[in-house]
Amino acid sequence: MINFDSYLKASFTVDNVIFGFDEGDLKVLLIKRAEEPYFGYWALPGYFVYPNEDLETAAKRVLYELTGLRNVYLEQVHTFSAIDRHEFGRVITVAYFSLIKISNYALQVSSIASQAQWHSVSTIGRLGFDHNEILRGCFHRLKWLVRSRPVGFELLPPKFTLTELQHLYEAILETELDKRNFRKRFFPWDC
Amino acid sequence: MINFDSYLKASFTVDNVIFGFDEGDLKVLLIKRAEEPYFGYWALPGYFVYPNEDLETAAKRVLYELTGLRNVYLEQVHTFSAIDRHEFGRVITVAYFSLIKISNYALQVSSIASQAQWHSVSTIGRLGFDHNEILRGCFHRLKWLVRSRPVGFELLPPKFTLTELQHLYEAILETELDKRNFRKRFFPWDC
DNA sequence: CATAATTAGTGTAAAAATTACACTTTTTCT
DNA sequence: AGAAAAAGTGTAATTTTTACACTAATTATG
Repeated sequence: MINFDSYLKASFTVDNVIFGFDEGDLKVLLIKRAEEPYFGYWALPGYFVYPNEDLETAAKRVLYELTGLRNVYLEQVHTFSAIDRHEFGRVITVAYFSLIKISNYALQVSSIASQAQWHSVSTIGRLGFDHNEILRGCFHRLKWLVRSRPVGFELLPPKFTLTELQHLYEAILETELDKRNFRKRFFPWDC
Repeated sequence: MINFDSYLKASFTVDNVIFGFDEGDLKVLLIKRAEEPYFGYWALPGYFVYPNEDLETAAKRVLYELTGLRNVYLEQVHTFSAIDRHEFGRVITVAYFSLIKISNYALQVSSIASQAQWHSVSTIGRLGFDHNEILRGCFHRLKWLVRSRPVGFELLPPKFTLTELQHLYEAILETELDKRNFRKRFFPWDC
């Protein structure tokens, strides 16, 4: 029988890349770290996984504690495992990304973060850990996702205009879109 | 400072879904388990990650020990973390998938497996652990991959005919393709 | 409530990409 | 030499994509 102790036992965490949309800008929710390492840096909200949780449960828990939201869109993206990515020990992290409506809730005071803020993805500075890389990966996934299925309902309020939806798509794809062709794509039946 | 011991420390494994193509059939390389759990079952080749490795290094090591091949296409697909997926303890596994040329080498006698065999993906039975689910996920990824970029050079011998390539694509996509249109897709310039 | 700002609504032509479809020649293998 | 496998070749119909500009209606604001 295998002796598990002779192999790597690592701590593992989940990190959430939470996208929102507001003021015509695609945003991501960051927390300000209040402890070492990377004290004072902005970073992705994440936490250790508990023994009785699977990864998705942990990612949902982090999201809930930070935003009070449940039942939101959540998707595993990639697992990051560089040996030195956490200076206090071997920590492997699984990145999830999530899409939520900014206007829908107020950020919670939580154990995860004393300070949480929305940042435009276009103006993000140096984040803690390897979180810039994780964010890049998730942004890339979002770009791909938006091409393969509609993504408006997750990021916009219950009622939104077509123009808002177009602005969202333009923010995600970092490009300009033609209004009439955009309509055609969403309502191909009456064109 | 965080006390890591109060959180879950899990063992990590990688599992490789290694696709090959032979006799007009898409195949996957399986090993026969020689120990508990799932003694005697076919399963994906995988192993524990060592403390000085990141995940990709571990996946490459497993692939090398089993096949003797290096520098092959390898891609992380998904991380599986169900609490009870390994009955001897908490083990999280990261699935990688890989594409190799079957004809190119002989399977190695290795520490990983006493018995390794190619199986047609269309006739796979019950595998050990949650490996059927992992295989499904990787097959799905392969289908997507083949639509977004050419995949022939990884799976076919150095020289291959267009017809062979078409048969490969038909096996992956589980559909029939038109020969002339298939040519057009690969050589759009001289049509 | 008057005005301004935002959003809805509408058509077409050109270009590009996709699909369906069958037979002959050349090469390779035995 | 013969058989089997692969290469090679064209076109018409359909569908999809793209580029492009103005008016009417609604909503928000002072």
